[in-house]
Amino acid sequence: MINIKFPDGTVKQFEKGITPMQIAQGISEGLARNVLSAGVNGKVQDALIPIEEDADLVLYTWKDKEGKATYWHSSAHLMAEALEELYPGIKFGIGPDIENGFYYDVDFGDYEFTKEDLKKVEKKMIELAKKRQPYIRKEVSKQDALDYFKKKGDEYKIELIQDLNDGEITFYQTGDFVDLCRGPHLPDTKPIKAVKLLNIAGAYWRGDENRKMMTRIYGITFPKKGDLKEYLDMLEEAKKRDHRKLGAELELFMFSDKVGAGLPIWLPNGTLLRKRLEEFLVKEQEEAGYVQVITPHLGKKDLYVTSGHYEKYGHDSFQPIHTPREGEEFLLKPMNCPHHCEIFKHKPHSYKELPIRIAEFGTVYRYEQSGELHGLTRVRGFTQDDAHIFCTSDQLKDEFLAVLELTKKVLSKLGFDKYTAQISLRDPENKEKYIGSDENWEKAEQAIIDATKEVGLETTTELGEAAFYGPKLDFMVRDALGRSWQLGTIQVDYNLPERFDLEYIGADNQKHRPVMIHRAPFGSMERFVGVLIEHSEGKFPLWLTPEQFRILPVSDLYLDYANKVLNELKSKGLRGSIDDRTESVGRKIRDTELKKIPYMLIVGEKEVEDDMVSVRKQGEGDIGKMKITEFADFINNQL
RNA sequence: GCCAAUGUAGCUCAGCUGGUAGAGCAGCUGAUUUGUAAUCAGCCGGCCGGGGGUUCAAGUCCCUCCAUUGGCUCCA
Repeated sequence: MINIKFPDGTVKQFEKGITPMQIAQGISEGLARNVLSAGVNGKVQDALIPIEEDADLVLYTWKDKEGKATYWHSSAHLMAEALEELYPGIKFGIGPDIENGFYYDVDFGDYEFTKEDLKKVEKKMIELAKKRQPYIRKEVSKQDALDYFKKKGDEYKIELIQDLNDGEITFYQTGDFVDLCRGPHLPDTKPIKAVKLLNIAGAYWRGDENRKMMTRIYGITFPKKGDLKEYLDMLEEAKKRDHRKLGAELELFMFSDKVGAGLPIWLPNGTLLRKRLEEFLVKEQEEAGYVQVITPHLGKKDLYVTSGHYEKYGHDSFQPIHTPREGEEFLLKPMNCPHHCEIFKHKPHSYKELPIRIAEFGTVYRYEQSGELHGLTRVRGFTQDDAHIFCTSDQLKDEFLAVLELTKKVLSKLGFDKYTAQISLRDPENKEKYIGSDENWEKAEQAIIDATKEVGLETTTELGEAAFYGPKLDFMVRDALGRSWQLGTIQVDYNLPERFDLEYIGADNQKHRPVMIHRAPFGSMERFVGVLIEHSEGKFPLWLTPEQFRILPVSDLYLDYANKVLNELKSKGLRGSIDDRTESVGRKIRDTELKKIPYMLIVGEKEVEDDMVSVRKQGEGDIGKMKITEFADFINNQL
């Protein structure tokens, strides 16, 4: 007998060799039907693998993310089986589960697989799933595994097997489809009831752009047809929040083929929004002891040779600008740090002046690959809410903490509470990719780790994601479709002070090297506004929104009164306009609702008589009559 | 940059196997002076993304460039 401990802490005895599925059946048939996989001592595995010794057991169902992962991974196999049946001779790369569904990388050889094919594959998958095929696990030797795929002619699987250790290799078979896979999988295909293949895309084999481009097929499956419908509806909803769509509708920004790809043009509404954001940040930063500067949009090539950026990024940047005079070369600035280093350098500094915090809304230009461009979130010209802090190494941690607090504060003021912070460290295997001494790197990495702990920030850590000059902390948020974007960033840099030979005079009357922190709470105005649009669905906070109210006169007869209301509200610092078209009230309301203007003030005969306005809130409807000053207070109290 | 798809009026889209472009909304004009999500009528509007080719004839077929979309790679 063995002891099995359940998540609620109870321990029960079972026969040695019992499977999680049998245990589930002992509890209830209903549970057994829903079990997708099992956690045995913290490891997710097939529900059909016998348990041989005392263990902690969790039974995973659709409700658990582990259960979903198993389900989708098995769905990927089902898709591969369907593909193999429909397109014999194709080769397979990898086919994992992902956050929402799964994909499989396939080499179709000469066949051109298109979207038209997806329906057929979906149908085949359903047909196969209905057969209730078991997922059969087989342990195989490395040699047998290699022989199998050599015979099949699948060089991708062979390459994968070569990296595995003998004795750790398992195959899973569904129907006639055999795949190299460590599992876990569902007991059988029966729970897969609804299938949707979402799209196809190219993906390099093993993520290497020098290797073959395979066809990646993305799909998602559900245990109930209703769940699939709900998911597809959710995707539709998310599309409505897309900042590219809303940005056009609300006339915030535009792009022009003639101006160039990835070069956003801010329209009047968007400019109002952005200016307010900048004002907000300037104020916060002034309070935090920053000084504001303005530097040119270009700099001599030599500046970037000094900084090291030219060597690292020069070949795939916008190329140098040549002047009529021989030998003069300028670069559009891809970052502001070298300029700020020169500002620090322009006069000697005492330790008493440090830390010096130099801030700038610095517009920079980076030649992103054409396929990377994406609305406002990935562009070629953008404005960073940048600042560089020059401090002593003793001050580093406190400064880092202060930046963390500032970043958290401004993000929360804008309604971002769901973000993750990622600590990006050096890849310890590839130290030569980075500049700077081991000692400095370790010090900087430790400062970040300590500071995030101290403010209680939840973090993930990624090795090898650091910038070449130092470790960093990035704030990541998701867009409407769940794609993750980096917003704010804080980076420690020991390198530029060295390269620019920056120094300050210490209390010991000796020269010392300052440490530099690069930081941008929003990252860039463009990306931030893009993500903000998606989060707010275009309904911006009152303090930020370009237009807070619109006055809708019932007819032309009340235009004079409307103007009076407008002037009075403007004098109280509110922003708004009058819809003076000769249209029905219903029409004006509809148009104003669609522009997501927070308040509508309807004025007609009754309002003129009482010297009031009828207030309608966007998305909610009529909220009653108010005196004009009352409305002004009502708004101002919400700011 | 790579794989794939797309590009027709300001916007959303129609245009079958090649035969010289169509709707709704927006805009303009007129009528209506309107009370909480679309008043009615008329009119205007297109080098069918750019260039090249095949053809008697190209929005439709081919090539190429540009842009967009979904991924991959990249992201100082």
